Amino acid sequence: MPAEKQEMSPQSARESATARDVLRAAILDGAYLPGERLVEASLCERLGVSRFIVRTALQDLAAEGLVEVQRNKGAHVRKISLAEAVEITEVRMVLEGLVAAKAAARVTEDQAIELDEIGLLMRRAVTAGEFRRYSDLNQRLHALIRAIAGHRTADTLIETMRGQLVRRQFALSLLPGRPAISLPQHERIIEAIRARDAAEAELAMREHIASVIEALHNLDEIGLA
Amino acid sequence: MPAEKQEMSPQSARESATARDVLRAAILDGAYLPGERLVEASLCERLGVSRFIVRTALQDLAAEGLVEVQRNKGAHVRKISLAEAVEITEVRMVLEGLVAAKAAARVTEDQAIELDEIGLLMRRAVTAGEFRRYSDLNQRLHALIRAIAGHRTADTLIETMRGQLVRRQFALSLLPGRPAISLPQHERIIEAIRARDAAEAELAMREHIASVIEALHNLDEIGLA
DNA sequence: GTTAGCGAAATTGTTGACAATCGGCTCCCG
DNA sequence: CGGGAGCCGATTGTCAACAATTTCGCTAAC
Repeated sequence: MPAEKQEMSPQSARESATARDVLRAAILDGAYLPGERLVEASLCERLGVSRFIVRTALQDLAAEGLVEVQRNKGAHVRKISLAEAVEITEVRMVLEGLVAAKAAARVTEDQAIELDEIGLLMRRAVTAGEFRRYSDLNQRLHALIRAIAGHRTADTLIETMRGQLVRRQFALSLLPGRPAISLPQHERIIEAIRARDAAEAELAMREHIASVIEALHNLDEIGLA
Repeated sequence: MPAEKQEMSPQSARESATARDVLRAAILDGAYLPGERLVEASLCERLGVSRFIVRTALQDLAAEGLVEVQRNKGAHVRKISLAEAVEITEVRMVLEGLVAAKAAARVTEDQAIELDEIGLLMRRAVTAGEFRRYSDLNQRLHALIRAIAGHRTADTLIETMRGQLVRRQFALSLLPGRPAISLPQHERIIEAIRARDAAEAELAMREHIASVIEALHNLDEIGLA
């Protein structure tokens, strides 16, 4: 939804949007750690914009759940506990389940082919041990399913939930043995959508994300949380 | 989550919070109709606060999905189409399903009794034809289930979805024959949670809200959308 | 040595003024 | 008579200064 207006507008029109995007990217990149205070004046200097712009950016990111603002106390990067990460993923589980079911009901022949292609690339990436590539394909697959479903409300929420967990999710994809577990799950989801079996698609997606929740717990035990 | 800080603080500290609440109440009451423009200057006068306060209130309500703001074009009350209302309710369906399952897994004996009490009151309200009362109990039941589940993430989202549809939801409860349909559904949900049957609780909740979606379509055909 | 109280620095909240933008209107030209 | 260029009022976006609040170090008393 945040369209990429670049053009050559008198720059004042862009700043608030880009400041938000730059700050979001910085947080997701780990330039600001969870719990770290976000002092407005510092951000002004860092981003080269006025305090007003910084404030609106912070409010926007607060709405996305990336930062938390306390009255008269300022903003800080939201720190997400394991319990919260699990809750967020549970929500994502049922939402993506809904979306998978919708996708199965609406998928076209072209889209089915596209799904298959991603599935094939995934399998290749796993056998080749290209985990980074597999992670990208994973994201592409989920995005495609959401596009097929055409469910704006669920799509927006899923994207918000995902944003809150990108750091963790990344660590997750590096867990050894994880691709071997998730690849057949992904293939099952693709198969169900191609067969236009909504119930099976939802079930497959939910079991897939349920196993992600399991992996989250494991990640915590190892101490990489 | 929006705690009720009243105290006797020098009022400036409260205004932004209450302005938001007043404006939200006004929108939900229908004082501002869907699609109606919300001109900042007018709201300043109407609410007796500065433009800065009005702006933050508008941004907050935009995050809740009650108003929409377009750059340089101002804010207006969000107009929710039937299709969007269905999407929102579908999301609510899977989220409340999740919450019902969690509630079934965590319910205590005292809470089970409380559920039963509400169920009894509901049945009485329906037989007595007290629809307004039944509507209140309906809300109380769903709130209690969410409280039992203790799932903050889902709870917040459900509340947001509900806020976007209160107007419609109200019209829905006045549909003749609607209580007769939903009462047994509610009783089935209560029964499942009391039996600590998570799968059945989720299924019952989903079928209940699925029938709400059906009713939404009927409402549209009648023209009360 | 510890803690309560005080005060200054740091930080956020708010205001009013100014700049940029939008929407509609008129008026001119074809 | 139709259409578009340009102007004007209305409205929103932004800024820099000011007010309120919090935080933290310091002092002093116990």
